[in-house]
Amino acid sequence: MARAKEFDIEEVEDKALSLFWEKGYEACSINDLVQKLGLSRSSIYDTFGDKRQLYLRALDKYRKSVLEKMHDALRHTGDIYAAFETFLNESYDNPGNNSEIKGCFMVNTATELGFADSEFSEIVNSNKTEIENMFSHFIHQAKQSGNIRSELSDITLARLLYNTMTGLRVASRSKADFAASQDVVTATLAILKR
Amino acid sequence: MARAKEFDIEEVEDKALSLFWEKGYEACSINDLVQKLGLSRSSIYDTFGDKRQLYLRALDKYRKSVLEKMHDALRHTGDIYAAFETFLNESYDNPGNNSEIKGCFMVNTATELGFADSEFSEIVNSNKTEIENMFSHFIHQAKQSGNIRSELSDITLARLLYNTMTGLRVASRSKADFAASQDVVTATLAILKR
DNA sequence: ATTTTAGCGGAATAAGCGTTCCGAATAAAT
DNA sequence: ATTTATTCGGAACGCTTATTCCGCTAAAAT
Repeated sequence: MARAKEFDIEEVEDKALSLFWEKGYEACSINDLVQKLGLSRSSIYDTFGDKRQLYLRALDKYRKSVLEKMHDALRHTGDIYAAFETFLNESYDNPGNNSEIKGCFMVNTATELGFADSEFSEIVNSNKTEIENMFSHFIHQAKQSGNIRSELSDITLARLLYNTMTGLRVASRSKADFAASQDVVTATLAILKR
Repeated sequence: MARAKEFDIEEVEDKALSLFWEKGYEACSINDLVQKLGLSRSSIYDTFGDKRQLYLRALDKYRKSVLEKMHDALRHTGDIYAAFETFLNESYDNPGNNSEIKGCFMVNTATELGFADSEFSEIVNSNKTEIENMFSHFIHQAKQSGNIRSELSDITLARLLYNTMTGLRVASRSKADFAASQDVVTATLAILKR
């Protein structure tokens, strides 16, 4: 029988995600990946097919990880308002969180690849809808418990939150002054309270 | 004396802007530019230096054009609320406007180049601040005339608007369903009214 | 009409790109 | 110990990249 893989595929995917996230698709060369992943060219191609497929895998990992993290946070907290506060604050780089300053991989994908490549735009859009629906679901609950008391509909609030987060993530990608983002978060949270 | 330029530099810059906007920086090759601009390689390099400088020129044209357009709209209308409504509706692709579906060149630049190249992040950020301040100025006026009556401060509202527009532009870049964007716009405008 | 200057197009360059291929190494199963 | 299957690293491939160079052309000024 053949030998087993010498590397942990999950680990390698995480490294690829990190590099694609940092550099973007076009600006990230296979050489960059060889260095970062610690794998040879041939191993990368044997394992993942090609650059595009590796990127798609990384994107899928990111998507699942963010979705799961948000879902868990919303499910396990009694204070959904506080959960949204956390999401918003994690959408930009303030001195409080463990700043990554890399923006959002999904947003970066949307703007770099979403226009020319419909496979990517579909992923981005279905992710958007899924998160908005998830938000809407928990907002519905929160309204009944009085934790959120906006006049706006559940789905509208959800879309407003998602869109606000997207804006903040663009700002963080270009290292915008965090005070302005802070301000946006505070104002957005106020909207949830009435 | 030497002959005069055979092409209109402004026109060529507009074409470069259009192509960079569509494809992004990395994915747009000099060959693409040669075809689109109708100039030879050497003429491009003689006139603009290199790809990066041409991109910077295009970005500057875009920046000035958007800024001026917004400033004019805000200055010449009696109904500033309506002007913001127009800005928001132009930030995404709905059946109403003359859909470009290319997103926003400044947002695309922010996410593709803003992280790795500080010259670009500085341009993006100063543009952001300039527009926010401009918004804030006209919001101040509109509050006195009663056209806008939010409890939020001028600059906070300005930042909120800018951030919302950014989010919508990302959505439009990846061809998101326009109904969700419509919803976000309606809700955002409602916030301006109270 | 001649000179001067610079635009122009196309060929040339060198480096980098994504991808493929191949022989050596390796480890599990027989 | 031998077989088998697959990883691995590095060389090689063909193509594209950004950029430069050069001879030809064209137009303004003398």
